[in-house]
Amino acid sequence: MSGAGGEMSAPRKQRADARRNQEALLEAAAATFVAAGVDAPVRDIAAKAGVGVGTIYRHFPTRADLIVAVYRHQVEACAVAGPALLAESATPYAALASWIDLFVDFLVTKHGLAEAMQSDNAAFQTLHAYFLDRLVPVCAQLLDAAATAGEILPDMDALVLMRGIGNLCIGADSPSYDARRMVALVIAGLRRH
Amino acid sequence: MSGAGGEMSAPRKQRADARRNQEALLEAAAATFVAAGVDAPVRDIAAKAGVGVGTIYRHFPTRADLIVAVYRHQVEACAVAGPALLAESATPYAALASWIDLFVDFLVTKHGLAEAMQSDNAAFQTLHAYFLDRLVPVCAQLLDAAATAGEILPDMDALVLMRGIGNLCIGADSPSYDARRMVALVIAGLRRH
DNA sequence: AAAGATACGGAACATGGTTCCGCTTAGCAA
DNA sequence: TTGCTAAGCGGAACCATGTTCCGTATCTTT
Repeated sequence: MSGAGGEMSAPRKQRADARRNQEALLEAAAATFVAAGVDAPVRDIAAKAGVGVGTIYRHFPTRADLIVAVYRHQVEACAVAGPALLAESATPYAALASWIDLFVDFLVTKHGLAEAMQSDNAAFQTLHAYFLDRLVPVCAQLLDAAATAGEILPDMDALVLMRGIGNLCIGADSPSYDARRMVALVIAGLRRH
Repeated sequence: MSGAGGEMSAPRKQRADARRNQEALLEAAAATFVAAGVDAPVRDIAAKAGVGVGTIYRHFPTRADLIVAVYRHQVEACAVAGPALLAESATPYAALASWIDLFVDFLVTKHGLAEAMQSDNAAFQTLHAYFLDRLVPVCAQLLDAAATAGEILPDMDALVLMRGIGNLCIGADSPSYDARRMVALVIAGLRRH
């Protein structure tokens, strides 16, 4: 959207205080998400950033926008790890398994994120649009490679797989549950048999 | 707890209007759950039943109590189907697969129930206590039989499996997701390989 | 019919998301 | 430096929903 380098032709730049607030908000949100999960009260985040609630909504109209902004780097890292793993792994199936591990690691360490990912609430549209649009193609590439190599069944849809994995990560911090174990079953189930 | 046949010695029976209201609430809740999911507003259910909100809380202190009451019959049916399937199926693994299908059918047809099942909210304690206490042993029996027969890996925890399956059923009504497909992967992954 | 226990209704309170508008202030220009 | 203007801000106000509480109505028993 607002491509880099648009500084010289813009009619007016974003005000300095606005930029400061946006960064303070990102920092506060990151801290609050860690402490209280991604659905921490908006007021708490605003308070921690030292701004009013209106300022949050101005910069991040929906909660999903804020979540995306906070985790964009990590999602990006996960996305680029896909091709890398494919290149360096012994087999495509191994790459797929490693990559899913990465994704699961990401999800289970963000309290409430997996829950938010599956919500069909309109406010989380952005979350779907970004996370899935960015990661599903990567997953699809890995699936395709593994299928071509004959290691897995050929008709697995990447979006379904990603959503399922995301679902399995819900409640991963509960002591009586083991998301990784379930994900391992899924990965095993993919294998051609 | 309050065993049947306590009619003759009880100091005082439940008032007739109370019983009527309780039944009206169950009916209204069932209808509302179908129409608007298991987290429909309390006021809506009360209105449909023609009672005040206080009456809901008196009869069903938490939402989970109401959900359990509405679906008790179906959960019971699922529970008793376990041993039956084990007896009539070709192999324990086939019985396990069929039983999980039954469970998935139950979950995906109850909008929002899978979501509620995994909530760690204190109000859903009753839901965990009843659903899981009732179904996990059945699942454990099936798992044990299949493990003994050497059809599956022996160290799968029934609670983890049930929670995982429940998680996979979240968002099952979305057109871009396929809970059954994911569950099938899990079942396939259980198989000894 | 009277008395007492039981149950009811819904107002009132708590929480959290969202909107809106009067005020502040940064940035620009004279 | 001093205004001027629009971008940006704060937080009160509003809405939706869960939850509690108590004055009142109703049932059951005597």
